[in-house]
Amino acid sequence: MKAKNILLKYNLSITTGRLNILEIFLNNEMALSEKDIQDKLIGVCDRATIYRTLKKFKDTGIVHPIATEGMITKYVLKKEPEEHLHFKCTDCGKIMCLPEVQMKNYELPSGFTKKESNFLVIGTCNNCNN
Amino acid sequence: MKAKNILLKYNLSITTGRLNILEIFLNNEMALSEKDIQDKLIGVCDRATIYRTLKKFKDTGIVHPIATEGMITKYVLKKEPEEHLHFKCTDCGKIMCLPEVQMKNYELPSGFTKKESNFLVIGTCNNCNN
DNA sequence: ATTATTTTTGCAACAATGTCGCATTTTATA
DNA sequence: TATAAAATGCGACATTGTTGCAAAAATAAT
Repeated sequence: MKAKNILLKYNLSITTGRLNILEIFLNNEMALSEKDIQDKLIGVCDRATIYRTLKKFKDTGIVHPIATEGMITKYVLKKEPEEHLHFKCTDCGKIMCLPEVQMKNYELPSGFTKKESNFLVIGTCNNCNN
Repeated sequence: MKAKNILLKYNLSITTGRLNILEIFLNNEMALSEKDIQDKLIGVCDRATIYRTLKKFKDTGIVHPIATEGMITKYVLKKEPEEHLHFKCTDCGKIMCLPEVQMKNYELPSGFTKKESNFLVIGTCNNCNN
């Protein structure tokens, strides 16, 4: 789907900043931080705009954050199935989704209820394993 | 195990700062951030010391970081089994381990190898579900 | 199409967290 | 007890998160 259509679908106004940022996500398989995007939009988009856009995209459900042990929040476009594994490569540092891996169900202790999950596998990716 | 014995076991020198911090972990079920510990050690321990101690504890394997979507790193004492679920309550905000839940194995796509994993379930905890 | 209204942006500023060098103090070792 | 090694406190700075506000852009109304 094209960037503009995504914004329309989610009822967000069409601005060049948002189109730029969405375009970057569409052309990138990996999870991206605010900084990653900043580096690709130097002089084009203000930091605050990127921050707020990412926040808006998260709230509307266009992207979702990936849980990592680090201090940086990284985002990826939402994809099917909604629940899927994430993978972090200790070699190249990239974080990506593995939507092809079938998720499994966990029985939580009594009293606990699940809303969502964020599973991260850490290791080396197919690209770094050669 | 007592704080001092843990330091001995991991070959770390015995200092009051480390004992204090370890004591906090031993008396606390939840995952703790640098800030959480700071608040409990005002005037006792410098921020840099806490930061470095946490780092050392992580490197030696006394604690491990929990992956969350936020920007803050939270740690818990390592426990058996090594791999276990983490739970984040959207109500009280606490993050804890669920070592009693049996972990399952995932077949990764070819080329990917796993070193470890960091699984976070998000929902409401037994305390907030009443 | 033009104007009015609503949103978004850029800038500036500040808070929280991560990180490190360095002199001083503390711990471990000889 | 003296010496070498390690940890601490302080200060400083980088990065990321976050917000107010006026200017600019986008959407809605005329």
